[in-house]
Amino acid sequence: MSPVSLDRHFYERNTQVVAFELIGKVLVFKENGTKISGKIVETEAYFGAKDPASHAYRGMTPRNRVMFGAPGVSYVYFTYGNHHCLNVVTEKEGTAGAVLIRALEPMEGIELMKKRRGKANEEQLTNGPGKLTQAFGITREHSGINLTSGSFYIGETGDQEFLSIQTAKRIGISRAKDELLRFYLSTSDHVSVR
DNA sequence: TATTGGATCGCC
DNA sequence: GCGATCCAATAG
Repeated sequence: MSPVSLDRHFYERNTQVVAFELIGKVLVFKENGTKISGKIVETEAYFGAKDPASHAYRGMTPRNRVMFGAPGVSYVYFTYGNHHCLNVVTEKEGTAGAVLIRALEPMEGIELMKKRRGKANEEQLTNGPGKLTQAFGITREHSGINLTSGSFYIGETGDQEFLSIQTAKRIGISRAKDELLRFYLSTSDHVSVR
């Protein structure tokens, strides 16, 4: 059974709250009749004008435009000449904010993920922001898509499980390093860095 | 137009 | 620990 997608109101809140609550939700991506999905186990919050580590810190540019737009929309960017990173836009329209999806636990489409990643070990398929976009086949073409409906969305698992969520410093940034805006499922073997 | 550094990854 | 690799943003 497919999970029910989270609605706009879920994302139209404080970015930090959304980042925390996205832990345990399911990312679903259907393309060409193939369904790929995974449970979100690690996120980071990025604000706008008040966050020096955010792409939106210095205002709107062609790249970060969607961060200022409607909540619940994807923001995908390309970095380090090799990697794509997937975010979901937060806050009310006009206010910049996004949650970076950093790691997943693969659920469906594992064989395709292994093929794309060139890895046999399931734990290494989606345990990093660049790895999960490679495994899912997500690129800049998938930026600006509404994730509250359609074939690319985030939903509830339906499971009533207790989640032990840890808070930590964000990874791979040079400014605002000490902000505790990273969240991860402490019981997961699929988190990017321990 | 040129330069710089990056919300990463994988190999050394 | 470090190089790959390309693009966006900023400076000149």
